[in-house]
Amino acid sequence: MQELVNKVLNNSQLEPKLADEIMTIGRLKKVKAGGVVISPESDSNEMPIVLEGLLKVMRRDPNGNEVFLYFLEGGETCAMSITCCIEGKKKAFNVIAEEDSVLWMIPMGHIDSWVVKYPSFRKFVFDAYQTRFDEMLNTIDSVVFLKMDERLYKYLLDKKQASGSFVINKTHEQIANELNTSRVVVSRLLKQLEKEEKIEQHRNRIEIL
Amino acid sequence: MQELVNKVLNNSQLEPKLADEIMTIGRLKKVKAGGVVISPESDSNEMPIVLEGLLKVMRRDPNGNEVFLYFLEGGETCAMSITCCIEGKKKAFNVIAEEDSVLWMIPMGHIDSWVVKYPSFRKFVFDAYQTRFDEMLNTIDSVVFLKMDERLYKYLLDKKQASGSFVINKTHEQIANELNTSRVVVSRLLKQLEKEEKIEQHRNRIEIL
DNA sequence: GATCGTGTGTGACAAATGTTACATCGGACG
DNA sequence: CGTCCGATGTAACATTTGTCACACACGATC
Repeated sequence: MQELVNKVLNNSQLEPKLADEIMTIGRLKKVKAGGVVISPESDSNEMPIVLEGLLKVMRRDPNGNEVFLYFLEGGETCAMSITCCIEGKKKAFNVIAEEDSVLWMIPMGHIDSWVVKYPSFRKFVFDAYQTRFDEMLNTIDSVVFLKMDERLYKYLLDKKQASGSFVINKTHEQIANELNTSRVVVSRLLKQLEKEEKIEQHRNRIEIL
Repeated sequence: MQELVNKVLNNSQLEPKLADEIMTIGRLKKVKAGGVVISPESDSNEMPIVLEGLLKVMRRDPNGNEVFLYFLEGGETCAMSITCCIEGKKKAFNVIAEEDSVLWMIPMGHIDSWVVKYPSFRKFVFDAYQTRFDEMLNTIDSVVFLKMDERLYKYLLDKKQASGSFVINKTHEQIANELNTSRVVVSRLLKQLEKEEKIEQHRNRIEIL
């Protein structure tokens, strides 16, 4: 376990001293696929770093509609958690475990002092922001510039990329929720993608070709 | 002019010493309405703070389509510039003067050391990130959850809010570009809004009621 | 193997949005 | 005043997306 943390921290190029601190101060958290890591209701004051697995960040509107925003992969952290915690604001998003995942939770209290002390941590934080902005812009691109069929296909490819697997275990209904459309539409478009031989469909499972 | 800078910096609650530094190191820049402040091509290494006026941030896709993301008002800065400059990455957005504006341009070289030295600057930067994330989420909400008529009306209200004026001097074509739709659609929906007595239309000008 | 719940396929239709074409209007300018 | 150009209005139609209804398929369980 310690090795896992170390490995991730090393990959992030954090100074050994900082890695030590993070190691000492943080705590391990395991989440099963589908489990909630962060929700608007929870006011945890911890910043999660993904050690293993995959998280997904979703936006939910007041009427209960949802959209998928982006994934958080190994070594990444949730930039929005940082700002929210610092500002003490309510989170405006949900973070859900897309796969069984292992997280390292760091109490926010130390962020400020680490930013001051460790150049590598500043870089880590700014990198996180940069990446998240990119992902958000990417999401906006999909939603604004693409038609639903392209958006769906892009979603499948992203998921493949993030999970490292050609197989996607989701129902049409679940996918429809993440794209904020209806199940029927997803079925229709998936059928189309199948005809174009871009995917293969099975029950509860889609294979990217 | 110095007073203007000072006023804005004070409103941002920056320490006097930092305000001094910013004052000394920055430079004034004036942009006329419609002028480009940041574009993917420009690789300026400066972070703009809005002293007066209004900037708008637009996303452009490879095909030349655009969408409006959010406004930058007095006292605000472009968080994405910060990360981009730090990472030396190409900007993925355009910043355009929505009105004649006055900016204070700060070379990025100092950011890192200020983050270390000044708590108030850390707060300033994190605030900027927080606000931008909120704006982005807001944009995503509009685009994903709203129909075009609602989105258009929200756009008009946002613009009114940001400019502080009930009058919007834009053509239907310009609005269509910012919402990434067609002129005809905008005309249609604006007519509708007029019937609902939410707006009044004139040539090149819309009044919010 | 019969039953049941959930997931998927599909037709028919409705609503929203995009497109094309053309008419009209208003202001600028000669 | 007449001309011209860009801005707006509008009809007709195409495409995309959403909705409803229902059939069918698959796997689990008894």
